[in-house]
Amino acid sequence: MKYYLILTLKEIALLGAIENKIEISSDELANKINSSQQTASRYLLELDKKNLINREFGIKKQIIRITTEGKKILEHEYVDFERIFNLSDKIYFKGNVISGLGEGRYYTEQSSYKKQFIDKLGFKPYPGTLNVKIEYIEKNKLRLLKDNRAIIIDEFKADNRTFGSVRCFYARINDIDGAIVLPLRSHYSQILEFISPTYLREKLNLKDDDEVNITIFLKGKIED
Amino acid sequence: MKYYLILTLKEIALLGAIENKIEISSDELANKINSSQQTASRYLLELDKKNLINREFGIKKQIIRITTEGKKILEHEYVDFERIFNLSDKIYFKGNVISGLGEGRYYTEQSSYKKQFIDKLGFKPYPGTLNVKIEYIEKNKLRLLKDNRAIIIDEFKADNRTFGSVRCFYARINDIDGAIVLPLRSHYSQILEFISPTYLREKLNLKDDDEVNITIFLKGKIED
DNA sequence: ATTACTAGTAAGCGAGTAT
DNA sequence: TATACTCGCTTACTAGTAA
Repeated sequence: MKYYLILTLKEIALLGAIENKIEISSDELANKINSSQQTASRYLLELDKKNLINREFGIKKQIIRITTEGKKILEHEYVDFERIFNLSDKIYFKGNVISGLGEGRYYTEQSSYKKQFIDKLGFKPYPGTLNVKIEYIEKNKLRLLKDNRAIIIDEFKADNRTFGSVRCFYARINDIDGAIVLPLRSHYSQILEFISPTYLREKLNLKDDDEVNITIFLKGKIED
Repeated sequence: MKYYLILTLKEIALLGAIENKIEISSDELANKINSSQQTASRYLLELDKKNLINREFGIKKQIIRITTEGKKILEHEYVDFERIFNLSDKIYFKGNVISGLGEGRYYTEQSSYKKQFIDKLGFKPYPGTLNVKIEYIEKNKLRLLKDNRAIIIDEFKADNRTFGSVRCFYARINDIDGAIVLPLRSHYSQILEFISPTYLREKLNLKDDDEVNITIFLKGKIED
């Protein structure tokens, strides 16, 4: 999607063309977007061709309305900005499923961990963790998980060893709710470990390397 | 402001660069914005030059943080989208002050109008109206004023004639609160008439042709 | 009036590469 | 590893103008 088309669509939307048809000439639009009449005309042609706007021609000017498809593009932009400014309480990651070494199962089956998961997260995790390697570039967001609103799972001793404290956040992977599990003093790797009441690989039909979207909820319960 | 710079800034912000410094290479950014490494590099240079981001160079990659100025630009975009999607209850107009023919004073001084303004709008209008000619292109928004949430001032008879019903909306001109007055069956002209408790030309230091911003509140009281 | 084509010019792009 | 320069190519611009 070309940036100048988004900009133009936005300007048209600002004039009310999502709810209503608006009457506008290419020259008027040109003023709004700081271009020539010819460029505005070309943009309108492009938007029309891409089915982002509908056009009717009166005797003068044109009657324009943004299509559902056009609205979607603007909504997508809007959501981005919401994430930037409003969402200190949600973080989005994109990543790919990878296989762990099976230790996930060993840990989640430790009865003391299990008990705490039930008490503090409110669900009994399916044995094992789903490991997701987040896109390298997204690792910048990991620092947001230093957030102190984490749910703390306390350390304990069993089997003659110590199982370390773990920090959790409610999270959603694709459509399924669960939690992210972070070892207390992991130096943030690129791997996120996800637990959930159900067997995710089956439920979400996941194979290694499949792309998944993760939403982490920094505070409180999962909402909709 | 070139729109591709805004979109690039947005991508950087999505990675958390408003609150924190983030580490990113031009190549990584290139992936995010779907361009070549060279283009991403160029964009970063431009953003830096325009003081929208700060950059530090590590041994590898660069440490980036969005400046206050950069944040402002993103906020401005965000507000635009809010207007598009959230604001069925506010409409913004830009226009220029023009002189009326003095009839505004005659009408606002009619005791029955005056009484209703006090009762229904909650203030006693300064005699006269401030007339604002809205930008031609913005006239598309006028249909939003057909909205049925208007405050209706009833018609009445006096001086051997009938004074027609009038529709009002709470509104703000620059920083001053008041209301917009619309004759019931005006075929929307490009002129908005504004009333307020104070003498606006003085308070806002307005001369003919000065540009003003008008916010019309479609429902309820003026908020902040 | 207004739209949009043509054509010449300017801006933007990315492969190659120096640093 | 990186960043960012040069340069040839492509895309996008606007003035002029036909419809």
